[in-house]
Amino acid sequence: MSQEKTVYSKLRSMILNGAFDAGERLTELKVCEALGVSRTPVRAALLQLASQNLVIGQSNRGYTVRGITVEDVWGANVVRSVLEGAAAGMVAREGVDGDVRDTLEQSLKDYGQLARHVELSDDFLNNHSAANRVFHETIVSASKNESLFRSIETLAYMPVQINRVVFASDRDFAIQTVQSGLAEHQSVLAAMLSGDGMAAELLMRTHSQKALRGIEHVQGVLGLGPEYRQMPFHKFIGGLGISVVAAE
Amino acid sequence: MSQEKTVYSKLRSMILNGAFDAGERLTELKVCEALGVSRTPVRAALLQLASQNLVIGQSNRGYTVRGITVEDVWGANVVRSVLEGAAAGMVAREGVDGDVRDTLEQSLKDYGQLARHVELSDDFLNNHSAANRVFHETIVSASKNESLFRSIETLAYMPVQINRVVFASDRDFAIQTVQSGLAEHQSVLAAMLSGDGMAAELLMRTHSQKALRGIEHVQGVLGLGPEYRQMPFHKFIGGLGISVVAAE
DNA sequence: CCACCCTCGAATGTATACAAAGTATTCTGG
DNA sequence: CCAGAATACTTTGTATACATTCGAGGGTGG
Repeated sequence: MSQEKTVYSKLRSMILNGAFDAGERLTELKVCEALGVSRTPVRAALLQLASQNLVIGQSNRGYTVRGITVEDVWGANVVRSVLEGAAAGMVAREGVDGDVRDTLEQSLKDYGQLARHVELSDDFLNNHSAANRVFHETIVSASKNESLFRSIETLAYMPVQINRVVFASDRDFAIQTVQSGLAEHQSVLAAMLSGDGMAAELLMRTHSQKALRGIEHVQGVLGLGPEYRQMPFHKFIGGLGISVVAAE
Repeated sequence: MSQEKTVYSKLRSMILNGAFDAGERLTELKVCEALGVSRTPVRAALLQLASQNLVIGQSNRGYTVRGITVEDVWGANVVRSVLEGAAAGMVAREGVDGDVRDTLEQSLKDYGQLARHVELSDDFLNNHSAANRVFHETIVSASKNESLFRSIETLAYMPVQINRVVFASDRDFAIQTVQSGLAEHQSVLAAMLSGDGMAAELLMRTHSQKALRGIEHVQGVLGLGPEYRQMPFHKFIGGLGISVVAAE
């Protein structure tokens, strides 16, 4: 599960970046040759990718690659926002533990520091990403619902973290997103602390959906028509000169 | 992926029914001996089970079985209700297609027929289960969100369909559940047809959460104290003399 | 007596050979 | 020339042998 992860990881990256056509038959041998390993680790990788819906497996007939469109990424983000909203609502209703509150407030401080001078350096993007992740993951964990946690984690197998990509395309958009993000985090936390589950859920959901704005923004930058949602995601992102690097 | 599914299926069933202790180390060889097959299909099965969170895998250190508690099943149902609610809301906002509407109305008719005379026969339970499934799955499919669909599907790897089990324990409970279920399906559909996304979401979520009532009902029947949520689920269900048989 | 290191063992990771299943091609009969 | 069946080939499913890695246990030196 570790060294094989390299195989898995490479294959995954290849698929996400369009090394194979959508719907293309993916024989084990083809992958073996492409990666220079035997069938055993390839089979394991394909099984995992199938559980993430990146390839589609049929009994005794191997796998085909499932092309990821912009709409797929959009849809995954919608689901994520629904789940994160639910998590916030649950935490609000059950009450916020002291240490959870501390962690969230600390992440707000970090986030606030960053919001003061937005850069597009790798350092900044990493720090921003980290502070943002702490906030979101802390809330999900605090819901103490393993299925909820896992569902969101599984979604991350899709390329859901697109802000980082989008930021690179437009500094003003980055500044605006970071600053409004801070305000939204604050209002989510306030709602959770006041025990208002409904408000916390809606605020968190709305905030989470901001990722969709990033997609629309890229559409605008690239001047794409309304049919862009059917585009392969890697081509969409490729328009910015960036390749797809998803979590895990 | 087909014949190996037998291995997967057997192992899965064994785990859900408590053939192994929670936290027990599950070496490949042990499973090989138990099922009489070689390590290759066992590895595949374990990989899939790990993606379903039924076993926990660590790099180079094999797997341990993750005991499923009542709380786990509870939590999975909470997530399912959130997702199904979101699906209903999305469908309501985007408008209900004609064929979707037809399918839903037909399922309501079928459901209505069943609600008139509730039995506990296998036939009845199968029919009820089917009509119910059509309603829920049609809505989720109609949302046209692959991630949403897959997320719910993945949750089904947990034993989420508990009504069938619960019905067997109490005829009055079954009657009441079926009849209120019909009314709830009707109001969900009405909200969707009127385009009221918020109402549809809340009604569907509330309806979906009725599964949780089933769990509480079993608790009552068995006379368990509040600590029952930490019980292994198979023991909980075993109190009714029934073994765990989950979807797929 | 304790701490550190070394060695041994058990279990996973990988490669390959063989079996089974499915698909495509070809050959034969009408 | 076409239809159907048999055969050959491609590809997945399974079994097993070998390599690697991690952990446990014992032994040695301080």
